[in-house]
Amino acid sequence: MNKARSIYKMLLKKYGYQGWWPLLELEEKDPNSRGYHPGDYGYPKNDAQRFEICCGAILTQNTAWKNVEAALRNLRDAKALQAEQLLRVRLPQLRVLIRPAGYFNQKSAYLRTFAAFFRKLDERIPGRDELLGLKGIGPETADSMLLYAFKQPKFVVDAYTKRMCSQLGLIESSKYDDVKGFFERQLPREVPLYQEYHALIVEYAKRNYTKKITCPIDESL
DNA sequence: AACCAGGACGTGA
DNA sequence: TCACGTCATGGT
Repeated sequence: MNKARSIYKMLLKKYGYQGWWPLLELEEKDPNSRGYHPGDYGYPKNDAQRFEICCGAILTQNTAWKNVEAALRNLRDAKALQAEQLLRVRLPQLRVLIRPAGYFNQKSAYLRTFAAFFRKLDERIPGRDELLGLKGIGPETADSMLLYAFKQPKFVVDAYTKRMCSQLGLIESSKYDDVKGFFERQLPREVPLYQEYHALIVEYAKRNYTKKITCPIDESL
């Protein structure tokens, strides 16, 4: 078994299924779930949920998820959490709605750009390069959208992933595409696997790398 | 009360 | 290509 698989196995045993990506609707149905849906890969179930995930992907750039949730709730309560509707909101108002997520000047513009793109999609699955062409969507955001909203087997690499790889000495390069390739070459192209793996890395990193502290290598990995 | 969080962009070397 | 400054709120 290769390293990518064995690490996944250990992380899964340690933390269990994560059930990403969180959705507002699920959090309210069961606050205890915090929006996650472990074991159920049937999400998103509709266009609105797809759009919500994409907005979350943009809003969470370098931002704590809790702040993103507040912004998403504001959007939904203002009936602006669907592409068509979001485009009707005036820019100053949009800034106010997403304020808790920070960077509201940039992100408000990013959301508009993306909403226009999303509306035009009309059920079609966007290509990675198309997404990267939009202002405000870099490699991680594009892969997050593709993996969690459009269910395409794209491995998501974030700062935590690079940090873990570097700490465990898995790969020399920390360039996005190199790290992404490292995992994609070793794993079967399965969406649930990619989804869980990224979420597990985040969970692992939150427990080991926070507060300026890098814990010693977890030997169980 | 600094420091950080599920990054991306613009700029200058 | 690549390092670096910038963007902003809320929690610790």
